Amino acid sequence: MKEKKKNILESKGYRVGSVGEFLGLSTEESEYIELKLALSDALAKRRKKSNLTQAQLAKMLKSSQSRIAKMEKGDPTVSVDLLVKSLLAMGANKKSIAKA
Amino acid sequence: MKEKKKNILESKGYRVGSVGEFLGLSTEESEYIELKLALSDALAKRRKKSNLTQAQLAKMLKSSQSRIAKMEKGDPTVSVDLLVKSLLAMGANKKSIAKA
DNA sequence: TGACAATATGTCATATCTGACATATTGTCA
DNA sequence: TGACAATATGTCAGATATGACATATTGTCA
Repeated sequence: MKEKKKNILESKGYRVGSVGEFLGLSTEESEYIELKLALSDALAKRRKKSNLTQAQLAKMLKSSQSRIAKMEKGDPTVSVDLLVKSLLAMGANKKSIAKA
Repeated sequence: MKEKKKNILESKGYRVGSVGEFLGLSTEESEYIELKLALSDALAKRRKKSNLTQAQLAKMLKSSQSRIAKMEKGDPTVSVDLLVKSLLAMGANKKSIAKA
């Protein structure tokens, strides 16, 4: 169960600290990742709702298709900053962001 | 009014885009900054509630006193990531973060 | 099935953030 | 007022994130 989640996260490229190695993730780590994934999902949903492709959205946000894909996948190289800025640029308000 | 706010922000080191130069900040920019300031305040309040100095908190978070000060001041070189990670490390849950 | 659009993954030079340090400013109490 | 603790500001080398590009994979429709 915990192990499974850890494997999923590691498969996504996250390095899981050795302290909580067999006890599972530390709450901070997992909460941080969950928060990012929630923002990722929000971004993907918002884009689909607008019927935009990743390439179109990339142009609007002055980013690139590959980075949009990484954002929506919760890639570890994507910052919360970028996710928040992107959501705001897509017209999200603070309330919708707070739902994460 | 708008002008005043802009000056305050610029005095804090933020570069304000030229597009909305005299119309005021774009909603994205101001919302992003407001969000950061809300997190900053939450961090400062939480630290004070715990009766910790910036130096003590820095040691706990493996950061430095100067960075804590910048976080609490909403310095533009501080990322939302760092603010969120710090809040989580201080025991904040998602709900308390969402109050921003 | 093939052909095309959309999405995902890998890599890299540049840009931005980070902790650390020095130093300045502010606060507080005698 | 002086002396000391706390906080703020400036700088920088090393760390991490970014957009861009190439390429791989997945989806979808005929």
